Amino acid sequence: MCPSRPTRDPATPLREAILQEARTLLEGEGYAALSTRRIASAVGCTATSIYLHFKSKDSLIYALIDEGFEELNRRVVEVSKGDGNALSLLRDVARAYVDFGLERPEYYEIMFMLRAEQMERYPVDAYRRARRSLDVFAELTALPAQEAARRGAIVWSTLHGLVSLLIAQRIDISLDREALIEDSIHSACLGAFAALPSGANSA
Amino acid sequence: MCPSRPTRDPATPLREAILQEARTLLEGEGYAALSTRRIASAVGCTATSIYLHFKSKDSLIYALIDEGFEELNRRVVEVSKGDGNALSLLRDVARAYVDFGLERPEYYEIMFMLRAEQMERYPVDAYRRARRSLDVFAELTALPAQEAARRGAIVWSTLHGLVSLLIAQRIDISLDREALIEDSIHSACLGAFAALPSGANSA
DNA sequence: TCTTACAGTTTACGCTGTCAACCTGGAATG
DNA sequence: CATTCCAGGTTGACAGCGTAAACTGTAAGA
Repeated sequence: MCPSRPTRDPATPLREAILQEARTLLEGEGYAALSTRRIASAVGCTATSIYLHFKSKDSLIYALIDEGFEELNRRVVEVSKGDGNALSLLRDVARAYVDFGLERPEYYEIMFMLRAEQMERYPVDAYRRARRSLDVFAELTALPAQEAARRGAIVWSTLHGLVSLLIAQRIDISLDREALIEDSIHSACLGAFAALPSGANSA
Repeated sequence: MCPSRPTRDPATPLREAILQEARTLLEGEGYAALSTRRIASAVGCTATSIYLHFKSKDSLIYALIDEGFEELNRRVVEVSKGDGNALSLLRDVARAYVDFGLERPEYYEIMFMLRAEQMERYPVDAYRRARRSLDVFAELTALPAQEAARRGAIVWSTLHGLVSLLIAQRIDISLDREALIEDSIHSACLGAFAALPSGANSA
């Protein structure tokens, strides 16, 4: 009548149940709480059952990363379709990027803040598709490919620095957070359009 | 004559030997390789002996973090004493910061890229002292305290974004690395001195 | 009915940080 | 000299981790 193990809903297939529980655990308790055994016990299966549906724990994480990139891409691409000049569009896109990071810090963490050795098994094509949002930064500069790529990288790294330090709570809390974000975005856009040293080389 | 366990040099006290081995392991194989048992076996003691000299594994890491900040502070402060106007000084300091990160990526990682929950036990006063280099960014703007703090944070986060993405190897390798660094530093300095939106508020 | 394949479980291995209990050599004290 | 004490180590254990191998029950097909 009352089995000791929590039984799972047999209606949803196990793979989806595992993903769902991983999402909940990630958002509720962060990446550090994501262990195969915790997911399994919450789902109502054993830890090794996860390996019937995912090659490894990492590939389960990658599924979550993909979901994160999907949302980020959706947000960024949507904003990039708005009207306005390139500068104001870039500013809006930058804001969308920062907002995503601050609203979904756990996703941002696994997408951008995990160590390289854990990422190197991430499939190359998936990674390229995933970084779609970052290409938008480059495209909005409307520069020749190589120059645009560098400008895009500058914008991205500027925003990433801000977001990652805010998420890690390393920024002095006495600072006006909103003003800092506004100024950082503005500074990032300057980095996209202002004259920069290496610009002379690639003219 | 030949004990099975590798014996350690009794001349150097155990605490120093542990720290030395931790340094070697960190620089040689990265943070992920730093386990108490690996350190212990390399030193020639048991894993639990580490706890006679360090409260926890974290506090051993903190000792390494302190060493890292000491070197970073030394580099930054030295450069900041050079001559030149504020802009060129800031550029040199920024370069020193980036160079430290790229030359000592393993140290940079434990100093700035570890998750918050592992850092929260880091003593507050030590943290304040450790961030000395970051204050230099603010001071070089020669602005009123609050405005300077925000500008300093912008410079820092811009450089941190660049360094952390380069270390994590997330920047497209086809980009001209040196040009990217130069442009990022230039952009960071723009963020320190250019007119920014929130500047109107604090005038 | 027998076979096969799927979808789980059980068990186990080697790794992690850390705690409690034990031991041991040498110095201080009676 | 004998005894006690203690700093500085060791041993053994615990709970947790990712994951590989072997096993089990069940359902479909021949």
